[in-house]
Amino acid sequence: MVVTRFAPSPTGYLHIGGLRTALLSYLWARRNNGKFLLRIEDTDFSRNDEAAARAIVEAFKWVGLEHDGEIEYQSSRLAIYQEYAQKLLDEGKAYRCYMSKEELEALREEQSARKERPKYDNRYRDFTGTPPEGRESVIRIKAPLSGTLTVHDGVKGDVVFNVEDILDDFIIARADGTPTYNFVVAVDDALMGVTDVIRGDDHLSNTPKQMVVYDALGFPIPKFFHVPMIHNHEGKKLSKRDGATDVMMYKQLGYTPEALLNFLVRLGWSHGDQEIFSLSEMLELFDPSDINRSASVYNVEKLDWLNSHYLKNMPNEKLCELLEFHGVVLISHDKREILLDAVKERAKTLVEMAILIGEILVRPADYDEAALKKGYKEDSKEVLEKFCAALQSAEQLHLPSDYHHVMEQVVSELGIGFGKIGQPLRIALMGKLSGPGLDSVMAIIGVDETLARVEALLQR
RNA sequence: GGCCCCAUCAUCUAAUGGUUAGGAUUCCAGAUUUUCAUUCUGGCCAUAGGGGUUCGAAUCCCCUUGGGGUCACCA
Repeated sequence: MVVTRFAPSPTGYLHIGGLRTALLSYLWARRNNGKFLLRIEDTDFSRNDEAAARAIVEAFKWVGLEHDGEIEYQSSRLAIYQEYAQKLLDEGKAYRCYMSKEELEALREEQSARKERPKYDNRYRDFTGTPPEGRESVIRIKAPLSGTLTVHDGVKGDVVFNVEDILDDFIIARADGTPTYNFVVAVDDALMGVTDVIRGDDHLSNTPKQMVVYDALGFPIPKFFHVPMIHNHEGKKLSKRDGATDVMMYKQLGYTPEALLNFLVRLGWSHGDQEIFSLSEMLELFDPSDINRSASVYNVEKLDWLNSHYLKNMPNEKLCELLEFHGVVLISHDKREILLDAVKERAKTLVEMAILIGEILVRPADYDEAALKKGYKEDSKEVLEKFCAALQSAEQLHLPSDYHHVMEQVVSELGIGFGKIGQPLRIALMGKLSGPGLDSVMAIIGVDETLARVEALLQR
């Protein structure tokens, strides 16, 4: 069985890059009828992990990802880590080191001065004497001293590290007894039965250390897939400074989960020329071995395009539901089908759509000067009056086509082009020269409101 | 700086060692539209550089250059 996991450290919200690795892990687990687990890496107690977990679950819920089982908190697994650290101690695979922080610091400075790699000098590796009086100790693991270590990565291929270049007897438990990251990750992944680790490639250089832990504890090493980072426009790792990195911000901004996931899955992965992927298509097609090796740049234009695509193809009922979050309540509006059909192809986000709807439903408070200049001419008054008269004598005005018919009538009676009536009417109804088809707008607001708006412009 | 990773249009990407290097987004132009948007059609734009290997290289190898990541009693 394939077991994957998402293991964020609690930063307070779910990062967009985090969502991507979570998505990929999720897809791979689901595709194999496996399990997708969630673990909060909160061994540093100074942070508020409760809130972080809630934020992550909320974001997962919004995009529709579901994790299996209970959320694991590392902060509540301390006894387990201690047990395994003790086991290594007992087996002589780890040892206590009584070196003080100051001594360590001094050693590193010396080494740097000699242009050597800062590295623990193993002074307590085989220490058997009596421990120095009143000294705190950390636990270090015995790492291999020479040779090479190969990470078999499903994305990068075999990555060979020279042990002397990268390893030393690293600390697995601090002086206060709390375990360190590389130790707990390995222990937890092993204990939770994780078979496929899919994570950012910033963790690639941690992997040898974790492999040392796996080996010492006799755990089987999982498959690794180190997926390339998402970069910003400067080509650097995406960070908070780059605008929206909080997943829930995308909800705020009016993006749909479908668009966001579609966007993220296409970063570093593709399937021929296909651009649009439903979740079920992703599930059917995604394989982490197909992930690209190079980093990709995050660009909003494509997200916008995807979002408008999903908006255009969304049933009105669903749109209606989503718009409520943006303050637009249409549930009891009798012309909501016409309204949504009129706006759904014109908005890139739900926020834009909400604005558009407001512009239709609310009588314009003022008129755009430039529009008046361009579209409201000498003869406009007369045309509008004629149009009002025609509207008043017309019967059964319901559909956009009904209104269109009246417009046609007036145009042909006066022997003028559509623009002659369209522009002034548009100003009357919308206050500006852009917007949805006028026939739709009139059908939505109705005859009375149409007449009132035209009247308002004429009385101005 | 050591170690590791990466390199096709501006961006996301495709291309059994043999293609006029394809698609998508952006941008530009035209068509459609009473307007704007949508939609449709078309256009601009790429194999980082240099060496090899090969009949033939975007693709394999080496070097250079450029970019990124990582080097804690953080995660």
